[in-house]
Amino acid sequence: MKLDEAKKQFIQNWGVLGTQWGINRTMAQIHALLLVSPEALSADEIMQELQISRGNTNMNVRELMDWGIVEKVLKPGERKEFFFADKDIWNVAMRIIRERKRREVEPILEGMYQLKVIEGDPKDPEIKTFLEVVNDIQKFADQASRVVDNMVKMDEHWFTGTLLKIFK
Amino acid sequence: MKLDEAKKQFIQNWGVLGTQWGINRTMAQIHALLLVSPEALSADEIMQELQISRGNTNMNVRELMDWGIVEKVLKPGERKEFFFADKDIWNVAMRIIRERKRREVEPILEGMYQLKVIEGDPKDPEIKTFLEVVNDIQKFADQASRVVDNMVKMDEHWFTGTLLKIFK
DNA sequence: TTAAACTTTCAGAAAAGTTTGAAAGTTCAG
DNA sequence: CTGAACTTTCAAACTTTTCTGAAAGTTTAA
Repeated sequence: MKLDEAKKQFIQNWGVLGTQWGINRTMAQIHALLLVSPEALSADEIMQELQISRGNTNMNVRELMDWGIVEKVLKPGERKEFFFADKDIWNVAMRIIRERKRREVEPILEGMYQLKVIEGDPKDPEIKTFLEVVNDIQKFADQASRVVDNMVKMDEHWFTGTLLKIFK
Repeated sequence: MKLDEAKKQFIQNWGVLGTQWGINRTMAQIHALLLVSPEALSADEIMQELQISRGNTNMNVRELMDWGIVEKVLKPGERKEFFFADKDIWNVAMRIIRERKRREVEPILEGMYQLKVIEGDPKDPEIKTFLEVVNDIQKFADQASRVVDNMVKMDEHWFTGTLLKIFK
């Protein structure tokens, strides 16, 4: 297979995966394109390569920078801005996990605290089931949250070495 | 807060969370409704409660059963089918993680093996970067996959006890 | 200043995803 | 069998999300 073809396929696959996990297809594709580019690319190069508009390119590159997985690079003597993706996959994964937790999971779970104060007899099966489920979700989310927070602090080596051994 | 209001809010929140993670809003809402119902509900009750059509109800209930987190219950003397959600949150989470990995992540990663055989000089920066990124993603996904597989086999207690201690 | 080179915004258009509801299919008691 | 009670299917309508491109804004070199 030729490099160009392989790149195209990689970008397509990454786009599909993104879509299925609630991430905009273009954002995932731009990320994939930058991941496999040794050099930083300009907005024009991204537009060209993915056949998308300038506006779309701009919006999604900005979002990728918000997520902290792509950065703006200025080349001396050039007016244009160039974009470069962090190539350390462990780092990228940890950032994505942390951001999604912070943006999407935490607000919902916070809202859940309000649901724990409801009127009525806690022995009523309706109320009992409700309180148990809400509590269990919170407990689970809390534990998962703590594991994520600590994983983010660790480096890939620790993950590969220690954690994989624990899980046999 | 009244139970009914709390339920409504819980169902809404769950729907939003689902949407953000690429899960159909209605599917998440039906799941939420069943989670907080002590008894199994009929299609009619679900339609009524969420104000959705029969077809929509049917499709999404079926999908929830495919995921293994809702089951069909037949009540003696009743013609209707009733639906009941597994209330064990650990169990539910593990099933969701396992299914999403199997359905969405694994096919993409399998496709990635093909991308590793590309023509050209492996010292060319273009080719070098591409191969490194594809390899790193595979390595990472492979490790994560193994951790998930083993977590699925464990019970909640192990997670709460041992893993949380490891992560201080 | 000025104007060329570039980036950003956003209203409307297009695409993607979801829902409906009527019709077809199934099951089962009588 | 029959038909009532129920479930399933799917094309078309609708909703939501994403994308475009022209216009406005910004930066910089001269």
